[in-house]
Amino acid sequence: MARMPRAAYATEPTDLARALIGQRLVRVLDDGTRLAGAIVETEAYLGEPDRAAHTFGGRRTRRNEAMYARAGTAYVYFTYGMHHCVNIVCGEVDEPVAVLIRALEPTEGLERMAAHRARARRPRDLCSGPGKLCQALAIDRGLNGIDLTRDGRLFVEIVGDGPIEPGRLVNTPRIGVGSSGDWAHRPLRWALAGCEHVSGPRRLGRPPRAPTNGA
DNA sequence: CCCGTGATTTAT
DNA sequence: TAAATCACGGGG
Repeated sequence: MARMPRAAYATEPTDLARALIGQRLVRVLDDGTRLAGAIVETEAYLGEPDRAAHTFGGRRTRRNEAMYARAGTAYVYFTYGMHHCVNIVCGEVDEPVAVLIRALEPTEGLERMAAHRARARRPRDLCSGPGKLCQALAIDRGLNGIDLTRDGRLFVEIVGDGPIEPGRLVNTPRIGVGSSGDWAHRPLRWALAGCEHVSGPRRLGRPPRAPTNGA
């Protein structure tokens, strides 16, 4: 199974955010257990000019240092005293841009994921949010700064041959960035239309239209 | 709707 | 040093 190469990450965050939808995020645990899911929701963070980004204004701190590394680096941070979120760094070296992975449709190792997430009652509760998917896949700061093109513990596998059709995506403002002025409204989130594994209260877009009889 | 939870950032 | 913030999730 082909792993996503460096060149695929070395692009603009808006392009990577779309290109990642439908690809497979894979986590291999220390005991060899393989956990995986299809990426169904992403957000682009545009770096220095982006008020909602951790690197807004060129801020460079111990926490966000990985965002300044080369494309294909993982940026994992801890927030709200209990949650982790995982991003994939893209763009050029020293251009602190990244894509946040917000939701997966779990495909491998669901039983193990459920053990990591005691409160999840159904498959759609396992990975339908950035904190949930990190808990399900056991992603924490131990993976911050790793190279997703080389590391055996976390990587993206290419599914299919080409990007998903634009018509299957919905594009909305980002979640949870309310106090970022103008940047709060910019449509920098993408999700698979009608997918029940997407985060948030509402299902976005419509499922691919099922044929109904016209009467 | 509100609140836990604690690292990180920002203001004194 | 102290206060505010926080790319969230769970339970009413």
